[in-house]
Amino acid sequence: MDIKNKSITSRDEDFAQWYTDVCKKAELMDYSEVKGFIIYRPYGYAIWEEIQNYLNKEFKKTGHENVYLPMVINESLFQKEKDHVAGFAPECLIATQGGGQELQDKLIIRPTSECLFCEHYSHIIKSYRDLPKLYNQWCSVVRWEKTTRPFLRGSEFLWQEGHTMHASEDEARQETLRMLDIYDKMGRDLLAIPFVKGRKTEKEKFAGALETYTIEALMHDGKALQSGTTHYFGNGFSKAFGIQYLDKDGKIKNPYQTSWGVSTRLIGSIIMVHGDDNGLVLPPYVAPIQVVIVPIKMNEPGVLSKAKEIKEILEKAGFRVKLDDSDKTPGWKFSEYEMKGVPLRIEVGPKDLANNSCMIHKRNDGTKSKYDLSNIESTVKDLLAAIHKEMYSAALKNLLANIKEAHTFEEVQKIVNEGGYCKMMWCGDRACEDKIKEITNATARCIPFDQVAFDDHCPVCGKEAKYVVLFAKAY
RNA sequence: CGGGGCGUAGCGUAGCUUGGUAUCGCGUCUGCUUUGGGAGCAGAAGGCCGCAGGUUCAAAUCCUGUCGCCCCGACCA
Repeated sequence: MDIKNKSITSRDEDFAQWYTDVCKKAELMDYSEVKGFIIYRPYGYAIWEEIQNYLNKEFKKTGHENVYLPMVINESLFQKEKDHVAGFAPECLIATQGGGQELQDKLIIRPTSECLFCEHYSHIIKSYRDLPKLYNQWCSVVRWEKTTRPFLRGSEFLWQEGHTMHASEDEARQETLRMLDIYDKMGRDLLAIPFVKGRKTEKEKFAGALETYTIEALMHDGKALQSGTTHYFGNGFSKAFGIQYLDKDGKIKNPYQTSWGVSTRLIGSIIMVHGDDNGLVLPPYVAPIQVVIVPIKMNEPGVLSKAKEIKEILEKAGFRVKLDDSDKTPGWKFSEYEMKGVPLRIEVGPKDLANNSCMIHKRNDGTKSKYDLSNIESTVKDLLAAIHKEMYSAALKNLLANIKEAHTFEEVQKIVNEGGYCKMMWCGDRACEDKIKEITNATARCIPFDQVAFDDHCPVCGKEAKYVVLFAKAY
């Protein structure tokens, strides 16, 4: 741990530069010729694939099906739900030409697909027997952002968007919470990130939604990052788009709707929650490479064949393993894979051959110890499990240490300026929310599910408090 | 959209004030020696100096315009 990689700016010196350095040096992405559109390099894309694998299993367990809808929406379709249009219109990219001709109907590159799903659902939902419809789509969307940062905010980003239709309001509301739980579980089991779960305020909720729920993560610099959202729409869109079905009782009804999504922003979350001054630190179960094997003096007899043997044993046991037998020096390889956040490094050299052992280095805490090779599968399994647990605990400890209660407006300002969440009682008025934003630049992250009142007045206006709410500066 | 930087080899840069052969490091390629924390030596390849005009015998350098990128704000996943 005390050996620093000099090509990466330290976190304390300049967190923004550190972030950019890690993105590039760990070969997660590259900039393209067009601002805000990045290239997801193989190592970065592989992290996304692990997230996809995890979520596809969870989605299918809960009865969802993957579909694919077009990337363009014609303008008249997009105009149908007015709150939604007002929210998204300013950041739409619009195609106006095709085949060298001006288009009669302009085509909007989807910023999200509610309209497309609603239009399709209006064709295929006719009877209560057609419900629920539980669809999910993996795709990219485009939003014309003014300020962009790799993974955190791009003009184009990859995501999944679930869109579901239900016969009853109650079932739709449950779906919204069920999917939020799946995201939360992904944090615990895959990303080693503890999220704060809660509901968005009126000001912060999604354009067109009745309720928006969120998972919020706390970055190492004390800023919050909205890492996933689920929305309950009621039947507003289904009325606007004319989605109707004939119910058991013979009456025509509009179904109730949800949508939910997580994006490649999760990669940014992983980087900023776990990373350190030597680069990326990947949680073991989402890491594209879980174990890297570095042979020492690989030209000496037996070394390379032993390294290959270990690779085969571990691959057979289901681990993602890389053997680096390139002619770079061991020191170079150590630095390289630390920068890339590979959880475990196995070193094998001539000294190890005699007693059938190896050295194993843990990326998260920098410790290195000698292990017997005879039961390497279970050793690796246990070490990966331990790393996951340690990383989750460290992140949780940091989260809990950075949620601070405020009773006065002075305390609110002090806490959000220091970084982390300011936990306060709130009257529920938009004016108080706006005032905090105006003075401190912090926003209401969520009204957490965990509602234990600790005061009876709002620190901003002094009126009676209704909710516990978390404010923080956010990405 | 405001403020601040910056465009010279794949990357990072010097040169620009005072016009005159394109600078250095990293990386890349070849060979030998190395290998338990970013190796050493020797050799080699690689440039419309962001783009377009202008001034000049001569422009990376001076003038005008233009395009793009990065960072910080306001807006958003």
